[in-house]
Amino acid sequence: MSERVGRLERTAGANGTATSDTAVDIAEAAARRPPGGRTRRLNEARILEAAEAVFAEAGFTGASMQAIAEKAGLPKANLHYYFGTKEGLYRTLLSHILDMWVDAFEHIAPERDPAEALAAYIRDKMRWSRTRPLASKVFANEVIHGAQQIEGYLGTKLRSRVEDKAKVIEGWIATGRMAPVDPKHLFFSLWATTQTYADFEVQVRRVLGCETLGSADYDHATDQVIGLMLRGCGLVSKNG
Amino acid sequence: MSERVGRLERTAGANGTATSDTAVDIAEAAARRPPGGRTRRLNEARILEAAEAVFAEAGFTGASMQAIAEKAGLPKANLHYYFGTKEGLYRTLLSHILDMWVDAFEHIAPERDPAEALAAYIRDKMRWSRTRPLASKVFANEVIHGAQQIEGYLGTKLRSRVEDKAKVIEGWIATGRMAPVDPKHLFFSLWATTQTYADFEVQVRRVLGCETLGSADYDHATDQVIGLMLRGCGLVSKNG
DNA sequence: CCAAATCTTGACCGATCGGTCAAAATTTTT
DNA sequence: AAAAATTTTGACCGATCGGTCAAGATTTGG
Repeated sequence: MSERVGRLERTAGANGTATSDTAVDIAEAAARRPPGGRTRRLNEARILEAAEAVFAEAGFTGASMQAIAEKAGLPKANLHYYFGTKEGLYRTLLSHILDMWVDAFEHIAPERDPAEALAAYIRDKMRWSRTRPLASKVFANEVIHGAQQIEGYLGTKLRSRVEDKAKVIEGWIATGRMAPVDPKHLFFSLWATTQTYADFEVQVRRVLGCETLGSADYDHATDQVIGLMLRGCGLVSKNG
Repeated sequence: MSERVGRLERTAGANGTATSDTAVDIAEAAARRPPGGRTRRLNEARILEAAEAVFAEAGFTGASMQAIAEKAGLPKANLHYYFGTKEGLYRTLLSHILDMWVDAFEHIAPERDPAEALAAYIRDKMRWSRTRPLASKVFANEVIHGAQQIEGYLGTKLRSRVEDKAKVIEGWIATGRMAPVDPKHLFFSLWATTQTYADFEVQVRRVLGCETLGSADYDHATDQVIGLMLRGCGLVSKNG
């Protein structure tokens, strides 16, 4: 389900010497990489987890390698050994996040019932907002500030994926199975309404007046979004 | 229409000495402020405009006073003279942005037709996304990273405002004029779908494959959002 | 026209930033 | 066990950060 997505990753040279090229060449990088030692894999995972938290809280420039190192329980120089530069670490993290981002798309398949497919898609995205809010925030922060690191991915991989799924929805519309909406703008609205529960969680909590969003809150929110969107697509005729 | 909203503003002392208190006391501040000289008002406006652009592009920590100063065409020390600290400047900017944020809410009034009121509200928010994308990004960035500067505002002023408008919508539902949706979650979806065209503009452009979003694009997007949301609320029965 | 208030400015400060490096420690391979 | 590759680490570097300050320029008010 998850083919590696962007070609964003940079690989650090074996001795802390970062390969610093602006363009996103790869292929050779995979070859250059030392055979994935067990230690390496373990530490890279620890660092990436810490980086996700710090980048989510503070943004790219606000995050410091020192803070990430402390959260990962390693000396700062160690991060540079594995990821070369702060930007290299950030790009690797983004690459992992983008992988997850597109997976939910698979629900949109021509043979499925539109209402079921869209509901499943929304449920998946809402689950993602609940379980991986930090990843969602890192992604949102990146896009808000210009998406310089993932602009290529947005215009190629994501775009063609959206194009495919838009065709599916146009098929549903052509056979009269749902209201005539612009599929791409439908996706924009679906992304926005589901991710807002992760990215703007503080606002949601403050407006609702609760200290934390429990599973009951998330279930209710999911129901609301599904109801609103399915009705908006002319699916589910009950009520109003 | 616009009463001053958050009580966020800090005022710099007349000689660059910032009044640094963590709590959001005010009242006295207004008195302490020197009589609004014409020079002061002019320069403060220039600085705030530059600050909006830089904070939007780089976030709070990523923005440097030096960069703001250059964009405003003033020496850095000048910014500190007017706003005391970077945080003071940021809070003042946020206060101005919040003022605009709630204004559109006035469309939600009990005597209006639900469909017209919601459409007008969406149109307003979309126009805001188009004309003030930088302000929207500053706000989004603030909330994503914890809303530390405006958490109080979210839990008090905004919350009670939402509470009021939610009552209006509940009234419309009770009289059978629209589908039974949870008003607060409807607002979350309305905010998300409209603001995404400002905050995530790069993503929208890349997915649509166009270099800029012209007025035609925005009009189309507005129509789509209105259609989706009104149908989602059980208003407008045409189609599907 | 003069004194008081306001505004401007370059130089400067300590702290922290991302990144480097070489030497030691450790693990893996032979 | 010896050799090679990999990993760890503290000390260090130049750059930039937010913020300060005092002295001079300018505007304002009586």
